Parts: sequence; structure tokens; C-alpha cells
Amino acid sequence: MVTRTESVTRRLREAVLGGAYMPGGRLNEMALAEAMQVSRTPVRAALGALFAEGLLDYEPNCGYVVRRLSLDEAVHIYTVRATLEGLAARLAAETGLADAARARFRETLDEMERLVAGDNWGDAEQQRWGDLNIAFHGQIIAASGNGYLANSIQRTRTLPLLTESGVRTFLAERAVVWWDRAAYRRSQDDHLDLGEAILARQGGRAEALMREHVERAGRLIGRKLANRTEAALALS
Amino acid sequence: MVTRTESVTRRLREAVLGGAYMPGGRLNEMALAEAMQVSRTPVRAALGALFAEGLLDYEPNCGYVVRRLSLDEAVHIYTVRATLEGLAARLAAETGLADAARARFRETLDEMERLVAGDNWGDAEQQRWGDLNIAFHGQIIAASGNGYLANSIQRTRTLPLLTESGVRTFLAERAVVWWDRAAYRRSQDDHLDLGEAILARQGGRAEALMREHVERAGRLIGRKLANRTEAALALS
DNA sequence: TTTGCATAAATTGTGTACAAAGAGCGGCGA
DNA sequence: TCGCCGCTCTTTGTACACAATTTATGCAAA
Repeated sequence: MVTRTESVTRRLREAVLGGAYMPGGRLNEMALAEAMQVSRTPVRAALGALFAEGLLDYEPNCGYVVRRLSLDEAVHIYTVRATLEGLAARLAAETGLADAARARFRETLDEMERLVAGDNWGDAEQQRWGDLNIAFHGQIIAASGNGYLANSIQRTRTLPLLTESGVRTFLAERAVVWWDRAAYRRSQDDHLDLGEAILARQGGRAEALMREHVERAGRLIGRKLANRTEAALALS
Repeated sequence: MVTRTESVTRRLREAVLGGAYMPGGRLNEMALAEAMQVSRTPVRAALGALFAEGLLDYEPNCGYVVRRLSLDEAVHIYTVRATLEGLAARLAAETGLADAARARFRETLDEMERLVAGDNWGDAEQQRWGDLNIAFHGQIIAASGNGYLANSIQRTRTLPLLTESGVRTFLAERAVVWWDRAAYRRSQDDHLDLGEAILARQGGRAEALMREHVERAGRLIGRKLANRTEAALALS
């Protein structure tokens, strides 16, 4: 049996990450309770959990609001994430992958390459590539063998506004993927170098490559976000 | 006005970090509520918050227990911490310290040096050096200008069993500082090199030094912890 | 003695009522 | 008209009662 608190926490997390509420928007306990068909108690527990995860801001006696990330904060988070994923890449390279993991790793890389290099590049291919991208990074993190590191990286990824592949915006109704195809190609080139370094047990090189890889993504998103902010300001 | 939840959270956190409960020990909601003279509601909120901070483990319908860190987990946490503090050192060096911060930084280093090099080395000096050590690291983290990084590092420091200066154990009644004087001298030498690198704006060198510095502390604690585990096993 | 089950006790999960703090609003005076 | 005060209303914080689940206990049978 799963408790209502767990269920509400999961649903609310998905709603916030999915952009159902505007950043800075208040989350009314009573309204959420009615919407979820539970009492305020599990809702309050869920809000507390999401606050601890960094998805919400909280002020005593004032309630919870969806956290609004400034451009600076987003850059800060990406800096930390780049360093942590760099560490994971180094540890993975130094430890080495087991045979099964090695095979899966190669398979993931190959499929991504086929997609990017292929003739078709529609929504389905982008979606698939995004999933494989997450899997690729996940395999490296798993191979690092450091659970605390894995959690720390996960924390940098589950934040409103910034998700695993690309940028979601709360201004639009549905997710907008910001990258053009050239960016995917560049990202894939990074992946190929990274895979080579890790499989060749080159820890230092893997770390440097991963750091640069994630920081590049951060810079890209930073630029897009800066433009978006200007656009949003122009609208308001 | 401060809410009861905040007050209970703070008190409970201090109790857990101070070693008032055995790792693995159950935290009974009713008992805590009576001890703190509040109802179960703020106690549950506090337990949830401390669980999110990583101080407690939780299983639905089974309650909260003080988190028990394995030796492996402690090493993993130190690895992450070393990398993050290394990043902070690099950012601090690259950004550079403002004049006031620069002066305070030098002052902190000088006082630590006077203590370690001085003739007296009692409990008071150790305590003072520990406080300055925290301040030294804190100044670097602040100078990095990355709030998310500061939070991430703080998370690696507030865990039961491992605190800022030395190791607390739940087996003994009061905190035990594990280091001998030679270790303090070695640590201080690291600090001198680090201060030099940061003030000279040598980012890469500062990062490498800080990483090694924190990892050395981690190895030291790891060894002590391993011995302690053997001792504890022998006793039981 | 041990194992299994049924029952009882203890503990956590949830709903709800009430207390308290904050936000919004209207009236009053300068 | 503007600013301030006090009120009301909304929203959050807390206590408590009850439901649901887990854990302990005791008894009977293998």
C-alpha cells in the first residue's frame, strides 16, 4: 500500500516539473487538497518534501510558491552539475565498466549516432535521442559506483525550468525544446569522445570532457534563457 | 514569531548531530512530542525535513530512524565534498577576493598558524582552531559566489557521524576528536598553500590543492572509522 | 522447542476543528 | 487626495481524534 502523502508528492512534483504552475505562483493547500481529493495533511507533507528538493520556495505563514530560478542561479547549478558529472566520468573511467555495462554503453552510443547521422530527424527521433542521452549519462553515473554522487547530480537535474534534455518553459503551454540540429551533432561528438575516454580508462580526460560537455549545454541554455527573459520582459 | 515546526526541527537536528540518539535508533513521534511539549504535527514536519536533509532514514508506516552511514558511504560523501570544495577554491581564485575579504582571509590564516605553531595546544586551542578552520573554508566558499555550490557543500557536512572538525561517535558519550597534533600541522600546511594559490589567482592549483586537502581528511577519517568499526564489532 | 496463526497493542497515516498570523479593504482624519 | 488605522476574510499552523498498518504477544499444533 502506498500512502496518500507519497502519491500526492509524486503527482505534485510531476505537475510542477511539467509546468502546470507558473514560477512564483502560490500553491494553495486547500485548493490542492480538493484537486487531489485528500485532506490538507498529505498535501502539506508533499509541499514540505518538494520544498526540501528545491522545487518550491517557502515562507512561514505565507505558504509555498513555485521556485523561480534567476539566470544566475541556473548558471550556478550548471557549474556544479558539470563538476559533479565530471567526477562521475572520472570515477567511471578509473573503475572501469563491467562487460555487460560496457556492451550496453556501446549500444547506447551507437543508437544515438545512428539517429543523429540518419536522414530522418523529426520529433520522434529527437525524443528518442533525448531518452538515450539521459541513459548515457545515467550509465556513467551508475558506473561511478558512488550513490551519494548520483543523488547530488539528480538534485541538479530536477529543478523547474531546467530538465534533462533542453529547457521547459512555463510561459508556453507545452514543453519547448530549444536546440537546433547542429547542437545535437556537437553534443553527440562530445559523447563519442567521452565514451572513448571512459572505455580507455582515461580518467582525467573523461573528467575534463564531461565538464566541458555539461558546461557547454549550460552556456547554450543560459543564452537561450537570457533571450527568453528579454522576450518575456518585452511582453509584460 | 517562529513556528513550532521550525523550533522543533532545529532542536531535533542539533540532538541528532550531537549524538543524542544511536544511529539506527527509532524516533518515536509521540515520545518526541511529549519531550518537546508540542503535538505530533510539528514533530512529523520536523522529521520529514530532517529526512530530506539526509539525517534520517524513513520507511512508510514504520517511522524514522537515525541514518547509519556505512564506511563506503562516508568515503563517497568525502569524494563529492572534495570535488565541490575544489570547485569553490577554483572559483574563489578566479573571481578574486574583495579587499575586505582578503584581509579577513589573511587574518584567519595567520591566527591558525599562530595557534598551531604556538607552545600551548590544549582543548581551547583545538576548539579555536576548529572554528577558524570552518571559517577558512567558509570564506572560500563565500568567495566562490555560487550559492547553490555553498548549499551542496553544506549538505555534505551536516551528516551524523561526520562533522566539520573531526568525528563524533554515538558510541561514546561525548564528541571525540580523532586527530593528533601532527595532523593539524599537516592540515595547516595545506591551508597555507591554498591561501597562497587563491590570493595569487591560481585557479587550477587552488582546485587541486583543495581536493587533495579534503580527500586527505576523508582518508584519515576513513581509517579511524574502520578501526572504530573493528573495535565496535569486537565489543558486541 | 519451534512454527504458525490469531489477536492485541503500539505506532504511524489522515481527516478535521480550531488558533493564529497575514492580506486585503474600507472608513476616517489630515 | 493621500495615508493610516482597524476590521474582516483568507490562509496557514497546531492539536487532537480516529483509521490503517505494523509489530508484539500468546496460544495451539506439529
